[in-house]
Amino acid sequence: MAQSDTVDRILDAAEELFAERGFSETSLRMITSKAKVNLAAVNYHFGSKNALIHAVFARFLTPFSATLETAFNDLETRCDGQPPTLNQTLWALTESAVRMPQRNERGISIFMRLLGLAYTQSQGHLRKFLEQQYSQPFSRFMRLLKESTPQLSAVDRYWRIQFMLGATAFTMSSSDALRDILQNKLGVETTVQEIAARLVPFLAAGMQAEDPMLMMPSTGKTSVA
Amino acid sequence: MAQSDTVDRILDAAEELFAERGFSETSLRMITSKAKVNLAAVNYHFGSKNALIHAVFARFLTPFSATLETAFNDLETRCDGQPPTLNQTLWALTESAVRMPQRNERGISIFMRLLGLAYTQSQGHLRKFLEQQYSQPFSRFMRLLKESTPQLSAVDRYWRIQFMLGATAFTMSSSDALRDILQNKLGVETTVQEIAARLVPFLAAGMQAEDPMLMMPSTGKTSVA
DNA sequence: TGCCCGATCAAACGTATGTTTGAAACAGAC
DNA sequence: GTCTGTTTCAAACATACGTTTGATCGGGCA
Repeated sequence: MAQSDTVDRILDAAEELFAERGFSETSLRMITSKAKVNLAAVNYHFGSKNALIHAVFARFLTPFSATLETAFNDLETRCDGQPPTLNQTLWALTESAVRMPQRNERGISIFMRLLGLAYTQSQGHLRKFLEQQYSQPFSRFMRLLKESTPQLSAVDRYWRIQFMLGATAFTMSSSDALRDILQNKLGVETTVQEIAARLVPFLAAGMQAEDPMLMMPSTGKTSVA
Repeated sequence: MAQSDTVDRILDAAEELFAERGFSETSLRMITSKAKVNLAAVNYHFGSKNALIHAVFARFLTPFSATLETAFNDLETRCDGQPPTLNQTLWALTESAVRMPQRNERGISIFMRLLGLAYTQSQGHLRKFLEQQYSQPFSRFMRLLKESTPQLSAVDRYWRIQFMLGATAFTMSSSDALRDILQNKLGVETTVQEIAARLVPFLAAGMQAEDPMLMMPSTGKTSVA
């Protein structure tokens, strides 16, 4: 039994449990018993629980950021100097995520949820790790977003990006549950691709909404154009 | 020293710490030492840590759902049988939250973050508590949303509501951190009201976006039914 | 075969958690 | 002042956690 077997089984179990229950709420004993390995294996192979969390993220993020880079390269050569449209930028990201090799449908939604948790749960070490490890593709995406929305002020763009992140992470993270509800209530099947196909236009429309300050409540409410 | 003093001091400290660090990451010892009360006081007055969490939510949610009900009543009488516009529905919710009495700016953002955490952290008992305690105002809001977007199919509306929920919960759950970042990077102060004023138009525009299926990526593949 | 070294294992370690206990302090009524 | 019921307190409880230890296993190589 090669090391890789144990290591991968731990990573698989950890990934799933972290996504289901969060980091603090998942104990090493849950992970090792789900992975059917000895408790000490985590500390032996990874060093600590925090390092395991980092490894779970690295296993997905490292190939993903490579995929993302080529997608961005393609986009920029296609645009040939022109700034890309917002739809193009969002689709470059979306398709890179959906088409990740070695990741099935379920694996993608698991990882979306993990990304959301990384933002939400106050795990200082994780945020630090992600920032210093994957800042480059992140800031490249931000730059593309900026070029795609030249009409927005920096502050408006900042907040709307947060809104996009939230809608994406939240939806993708619970998409399994949501999909079940949808199927029971309306009898409709839905794939991650289809959710993305609904999400991207929603995000694009939100990003390109009219100036927020014109739409305050009862005072001078100008209903949406 | 009346009981209410201890109880309120515990609630105040718990609310703040939960919002900062999450539920599992906040111990009773942190809470009681911040509140300057004895450790046993929590179990004496509330019974358990979970019951304390419920009490923190109930202290805000009970008056809030009352405020919300009158806001919805007002909205429906103003509309006089007509379905309200989407902006009206969203603003009724937002203004009710922002204008909560007994809550300063800081208190509101704290509670927004708690609501986000309630959705995000997998605290089964909390979700159950909130569902069976506050399901009525929630479904009323859903009904108004449905009337506000008659042009959407049930499936489209379902997903877009999830997107809205995600953007809101996510943003609110990390709004303190986000505001700090914003202030450091751009030197801008931001209030909860201003965030809401930016969020609502974003959501409204997303909800009213064009038919999603018309906007697939460049390939033009319309694989969705 | 005999050795070796990485991988596994059961067991224990120290610490932190939520909760309980029983005594002390306190306030109000008589 | 004394009694009564409630609130506070220091201390202990049992449990769960992340981590460490030292023995044992098992395949590759001389």
